[in-house]
Amino acid sequence: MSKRPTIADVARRAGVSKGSVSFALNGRPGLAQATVDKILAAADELGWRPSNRARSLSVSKAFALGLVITRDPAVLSSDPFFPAFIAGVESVLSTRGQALVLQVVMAGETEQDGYRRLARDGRVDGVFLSDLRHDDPRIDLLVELGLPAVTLNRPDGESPFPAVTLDDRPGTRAVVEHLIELGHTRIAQVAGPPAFVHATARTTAFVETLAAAGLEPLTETGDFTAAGGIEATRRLLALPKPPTAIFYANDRMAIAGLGAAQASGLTVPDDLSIAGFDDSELAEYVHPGLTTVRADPFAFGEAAALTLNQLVDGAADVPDTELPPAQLVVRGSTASPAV
Amino acid sequence: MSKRPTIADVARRAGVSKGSVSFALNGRPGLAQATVDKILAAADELGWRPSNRARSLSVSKAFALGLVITRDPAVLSSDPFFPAFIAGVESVLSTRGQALVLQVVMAGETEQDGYRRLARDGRVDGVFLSDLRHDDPRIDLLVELGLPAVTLNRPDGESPFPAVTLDDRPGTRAVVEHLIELGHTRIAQVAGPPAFVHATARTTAFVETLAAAGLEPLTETGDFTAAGGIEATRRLLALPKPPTAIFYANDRMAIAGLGAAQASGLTVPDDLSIAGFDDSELAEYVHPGLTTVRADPFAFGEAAALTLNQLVDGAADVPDTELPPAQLVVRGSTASPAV
DNA sequence: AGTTCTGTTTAAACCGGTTTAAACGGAGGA
DNA sequence: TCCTCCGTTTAAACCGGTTTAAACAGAACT
Repeated sequence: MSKRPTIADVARRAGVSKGSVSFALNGRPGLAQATVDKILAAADELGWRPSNRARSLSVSKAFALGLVITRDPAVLSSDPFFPAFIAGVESVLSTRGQALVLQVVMAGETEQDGYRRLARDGRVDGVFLSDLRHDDPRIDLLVELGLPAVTLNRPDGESPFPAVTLDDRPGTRAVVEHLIELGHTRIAQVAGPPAFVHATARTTAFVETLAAAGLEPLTETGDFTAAGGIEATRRLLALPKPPTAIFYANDRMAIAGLGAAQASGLTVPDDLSIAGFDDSELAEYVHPGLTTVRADPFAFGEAAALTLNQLVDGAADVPDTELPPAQLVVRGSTASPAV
Repeated sequence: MSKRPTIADVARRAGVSKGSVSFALNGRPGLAQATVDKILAAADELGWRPSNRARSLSVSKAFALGLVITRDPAVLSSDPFFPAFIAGVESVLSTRGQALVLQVVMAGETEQDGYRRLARDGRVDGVFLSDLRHDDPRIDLLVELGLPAVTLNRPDGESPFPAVTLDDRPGTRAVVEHLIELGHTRIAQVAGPPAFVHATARTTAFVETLAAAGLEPLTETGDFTAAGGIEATRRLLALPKPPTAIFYANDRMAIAGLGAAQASGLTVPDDLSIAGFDDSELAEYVHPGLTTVRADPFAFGEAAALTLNQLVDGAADVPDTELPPAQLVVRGSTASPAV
C-alpha cells in the first residue's frame, strides 16, 4: 500500500533533475544517451508510471475519448451495434493508455446536453458522433465547443470532421436482389426514422433496387425498436394486397416482425419472407433463421478511434475511412413466394 | 473561443484571494457571509466552473467510476442488463459531475487486467463488480489495489465491500410454480454457468421449488449465449422422455431455445412450454411472447452508484442494498401440457 | 493603553507532471 | 590563455485547483 513513485523519486534515484526525467520519458532530443538509459533504468526499477492526473493538468488534455448515448432504449438497449463498436474503440484506446468515457443522456435532455457536459467538464479530447442525422445540429455544436469529433457516416452538409463510413447500400441492394431473384414482386420495407443518415441510405438503396427491376416499392416507417417493427408489420399485413416479402432496416424490427407475422397465422418463409439488417446474435437462432446483412461494428470502432486520435494528436488533414460494405447472410426466413 | 476562467480570475474580480474562492465554493465555514456572496456572484458572472483536472490532481481523486466489461459477446453483446444498468448508474453520476469510464477487456486478457489498468491509470475512484463469481478472485485483487468497489450480488466469502443485491430466487420460484400450476411434471432448466453467483441462485431456487412439489429437476447447463441455449435445448429434447417445459436462466437462451424447439417441429406452448429470465425487449415480441421474469436493471444501476459513492466519499459503514425481487411476466410461451 | 481573543482573510506550499530560459562544462579557435 | 560555442543539464515557472499556517482586524477584557 506504499504510495506510488513520482517523477521526483525517479529523478533522485537517477541523480538527475525532474526535467531530465520528463525529457527522457517523452523521448525528447537533447539528452545524452547515457543519461537517458540511466533514467529509464531508474524508472523501471521503481515501476514508475506518469500520473495522468498531473499530465492532464499540465498539458491540458484528458487522454480520454467520449461517447454519448441516449438512455432511450429505442436507440440503445438491445442494439447490437454499440457493444461491438465500443469493443473496437477500446482495442485502440487501451494500447494508448486512453480511457473511454460514457455519457448517457437521460429522458428529458437532448443529446446535445451530453456533449455539452463532456466539454464543460473537460473529460475528453474528442467524441464519436454516432447515429448521424441529416443536417445534424451536433456538428455545429461541437465546432462551437471546440471539441474534435469523428462522424460515423458521412454528413450531408459541410463538416469539418473526418468521417468513418460504411456504405449500407450494397448490403441493402444484395438483400433486395436476393428477394427479387426468389421471385418476389410485392416487396415492402420497414424503414428506420428518416432523420438518420443510415436509415435513408437503406431506404434509397431499397427503392432504387426495386426500381431497377421495374417493381414498386412499399414502405412503412419504423423507429428501429421491436415495438415499432410490430406496428409497421401489422400495417403492411393489413393491406388489401399485402407484400410477400419484407425488408427491415434492422434486426430488432425484423425479429419482432417475424413474431408478428407468425402471431397473425402466417408461416415464414412460405407465406412471407423476412429479412433484417445487422446480423445480431439472435438472428441466427430464431426460427426460421433470419436472412440479414452483416457489418463489422468492431472494425468500425477501431477505425473511428484511430481516426479520432489522429485528429486529437493534431494531424492536419485526417482522411475519411471507408469500411468494406456489409455482406448478405441468407438464412431460412426468405424463400420463393407461394404461388 | 476565449479561455475558460480560472479561480484566479474569480478571485481578482471578487477582490479576494484564491483560497477564499476555494473556501466559498466548497461551502467551508470561516468566511463572512458577505464575502461568500460576493465570491459566488463573481463566479457566476464569469461562468466559472472548477477544472476537474486541477481538482483531480490536488485532491487525488478522479471524480469517475469504472465499469469493466469483457469483450466476449457472450457476456456483453445482447445482454439487456448492461445498457439499462449503465443508464441507472449515469443517472446518479451526472448529477454529481462524475463520469463513467468503461474498460473493455479484450480476448486474451483476463478481466482482472481491466481492473489493474483502471487502478494503475488512476482513472476511477471505485468500480462496479458485476457478474459476481463464487470465490471471486477480483475481490482480493481490488483489496490489493486499494480500489473501492461495490459488488452486484452478495459474494459467498467474506467481502470488505458493500453489496447491492437482487434476490433471483422469488422470481425463479414464481416461474417454476407457474409451470407446476399449469400441470407440468417434467420441467427442465437450462442453467447458466455455475461459476456465477446469480446462475446458481437461479438453479438452487429451481431445484428447491420442484422438490417442494415432489418433482425431479432436470438440468442442462448453458453459457447465457444464444448458441449455448440451442445446444442445451437440443440435448433436452433428445432425451427419451423430454421435458414438457423448460426454464432458461436468461432470455437470450430462452429465445434461442424457442427457435430450436420450433425448428425441430414442436409447437410452443402446445408441445413445450418455455420461460426465460430478464424480460428483454424482444421477449414481448417473439412468437409466442416469452413468459419471463422482470427485474429492474436501471434501479440496480442507481443503487449501485449511490452505494459506491458513499464508499468513495469515505463513509465508514456503507450498508448493503436489497432491491425488490423480479416479477413474473406471463406470456404465450407457457401453457398446460398436452395430454 | 496594552493584551488577549475570535472571526476573517491571505500568502504560500502542494499535488505531479511539462516546458522554458538560463546555467554549466568541456572542446575548439583566436 | 582567454573567449566562444555547443551539447547537456537544471532551476524555476506553470497548469488550476486545495489546504495549512500565519497574518490581520476589530472587539472585549484587564
